Amino acid sequence: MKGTTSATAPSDVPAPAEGVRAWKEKFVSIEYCPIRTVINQIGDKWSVLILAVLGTRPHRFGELRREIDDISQRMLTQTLRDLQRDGLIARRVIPTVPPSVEYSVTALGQSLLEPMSRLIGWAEQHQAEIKRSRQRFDASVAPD
Amino acid sequence: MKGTTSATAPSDVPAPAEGVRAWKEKFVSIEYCPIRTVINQIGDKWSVLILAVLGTRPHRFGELRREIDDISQRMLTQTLRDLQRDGLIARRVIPTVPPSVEYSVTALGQSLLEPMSRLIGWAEQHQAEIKRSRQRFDASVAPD
DNA sequence: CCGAATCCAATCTGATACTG
DNA sequence: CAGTATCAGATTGGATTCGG
Repeated sequence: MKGTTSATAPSDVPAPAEGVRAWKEKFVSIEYCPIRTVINQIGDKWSVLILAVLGTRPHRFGELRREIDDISQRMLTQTLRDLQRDGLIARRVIPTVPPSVEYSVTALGQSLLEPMSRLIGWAEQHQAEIKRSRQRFDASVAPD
Repeated sequence: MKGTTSATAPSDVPAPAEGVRAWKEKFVSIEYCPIRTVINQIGDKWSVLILAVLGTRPHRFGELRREIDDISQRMLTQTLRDLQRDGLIARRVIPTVPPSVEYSVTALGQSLLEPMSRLIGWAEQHQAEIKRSRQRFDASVAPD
């Protein structure tokens, strides 16, 4: 294992060019890749959105479903389960009749929201530029 | 000592709970979702890794292939193309014989590396906790 | 109300073989 | 060397139906 478990402060956020050099090796090492594991989970279709919504306040299952409304019940259940498995959200069954279930972000999930919000901020800030780039690219490839 | 490593926190970090409330609406609006677009692109299997490697220095096609080495030629070509389409990396053909092609991150790509490195930093910092959570969960679900 | 199970379509990925 | 084409397998996501 690497020394990361002892939380030797990765100092801070380094100049990207340096930081990258650092994690490249961890990425490429094939034995096990913690980063890919995490990116995979939150890189799916719904995880980020659900975390975002739960970040505002706890929600019940049905609330989430209505709020997102273009998610299928299957994917909502499954994504919630995966997030719970990773310890990012907590599931609390309230013994009413019929039973209700409340989901909320854990401390771990909260800590993820910060870097995630930065990434999303970036996406918002640069979406226009990306869109333009895509149009330019597509036009130059299929100029028809 | 765990979550508090935001040593260099550049002040503009929104309290997650507020930031989230902000982007939730953009997420859920179905007409167009810039954020999902971006997350989808970098959420695939190779984009982040390639950006990371190119972040250290420009690479030629074959170099990338050797460096990553468990990527198929097909996926390398395709992912590079998608990243170029988004304007995150630049492709430069060097007219030698045989021709060589150099890829490098653009300014836009550089700007993405910063939030990305934060996310990856988070993943590294919390991988152990996540792993433990998964084991606990799996044990409780399939206790044999 | 919450969620598991089944079936099915769409997408993603890799192996292999081929081109300039 | 860099890239394309095609095919097969794996994964993902959605619709529907059933159960507690």
